[in-house]
Amino acid sequence: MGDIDQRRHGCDPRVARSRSAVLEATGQLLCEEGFPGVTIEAVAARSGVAKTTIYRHWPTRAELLIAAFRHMSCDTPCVDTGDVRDDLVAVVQGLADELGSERWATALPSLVAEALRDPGFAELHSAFVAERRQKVLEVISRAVERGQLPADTDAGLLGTMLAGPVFFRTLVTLEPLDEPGLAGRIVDAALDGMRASRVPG
Amino acid sequence: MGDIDQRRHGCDPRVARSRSAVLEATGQLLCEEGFPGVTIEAVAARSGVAKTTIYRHWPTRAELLIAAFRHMSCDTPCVDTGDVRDDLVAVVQGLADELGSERWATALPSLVAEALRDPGFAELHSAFVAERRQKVLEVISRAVERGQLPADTDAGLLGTMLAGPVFFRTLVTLEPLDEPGLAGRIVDAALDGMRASRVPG
DNA sequence: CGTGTGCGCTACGCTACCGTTGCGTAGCGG
DNA sequence: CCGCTACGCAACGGTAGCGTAGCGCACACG
Repeated sequence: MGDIDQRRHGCDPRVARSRSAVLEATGQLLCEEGFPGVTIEAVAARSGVAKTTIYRHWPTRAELLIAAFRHMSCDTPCVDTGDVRDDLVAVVQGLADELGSERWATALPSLVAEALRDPGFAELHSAFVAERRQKVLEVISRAVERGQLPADTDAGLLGTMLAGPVFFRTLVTLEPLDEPGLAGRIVDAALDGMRASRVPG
Repeated sequence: MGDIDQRRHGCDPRVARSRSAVLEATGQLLCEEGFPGVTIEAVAARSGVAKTTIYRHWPTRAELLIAAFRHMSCDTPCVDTGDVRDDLVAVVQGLADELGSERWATALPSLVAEALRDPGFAELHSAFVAERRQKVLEVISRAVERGQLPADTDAGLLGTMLAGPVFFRTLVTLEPLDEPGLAGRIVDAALDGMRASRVPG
């Protein structure tokens, strides 16, 4: 970091070109070969950017990978239709679309595995999770305020019941996520579970 | 495989000793260092077994790793209390205990990541998932037969709603799984979602 | 007690990747 | 147009791990 980025960030077109080419190549390699396939030399070969140049921008392989992950993230705005179910379906569907994309479906498992050992990746991972989790919690809290959900709704549990199945399919069963109506069924099942009256204790 | 195993499997105590020492060391390294940390040389160093001996038993790193994974699996029998909820709680709790163990919690993400690229690991992974999934499906189908669940219950979806949150916590949020009552709450939420009457279409 | 066989050890050549250096060049910005 | 800066290139020594080979030893087995 430092010198180059701070002084000329987005200024010199040569810098911009190198940066984007490298990050793009890194993302590709990450998907195709997985984490161990992302060597500096492989990135250099694919991107057409010299190895030395890569080192000038990212002193560490980890920093490069983290930058690449950030580069492939894109924010989707939060919807507010007024109806809980519609909102949740939209959020869950958005999550499914994102995780179902080849990009994340192949890269996320590597990120998870790495986050268990490297603090830098752990931070990145938790940020990734938190961003997406927050959308769900926002919708839920709105619904509680409107009285569409019980006041004592366990937002954390509901969030888990919604996001869990989506990640489950991505990371565990490796089933496709583009199945029509999937998001709706997950939301229905989770919502009914929350609404049903249960005897406490 | 082949020669040694088929002829003297479990026979010569020297073989048995080497095999178990190597598999144990491999499992340890897998947890501590992750996938890339499992090099033949590292396994040799930790196990005290010579590198050449390791190659004699497992010609490939992949074969060694697969054997190590199989070695750390242990079957838990399926319960049948007569009550859906109790059965499901037991199964979910068992899953949570297993995945929450340091062993699997640290090794599973690596397995998932590897399964995306290597057919051998993909097979191992799907076998792992299928074994655990089958227990859930078994309980569900029993409950349907008894009329404790609707006949048109979507067993696959219910299974996903049950297992999803557990894996979600292990692989994504990295929250602890030993929270008391967690399994019960997940089962309740999922079951109520299945029992609630919904307007189809 | 012998024989066979599994094991340990040392050493080997080989490959891939690391991270750095020096230098010449090209292109951006003033 | 000129100076600065980012880039490309080639080469470097160093490291880690690979997979193999040969040999002597010790232990299991009959």
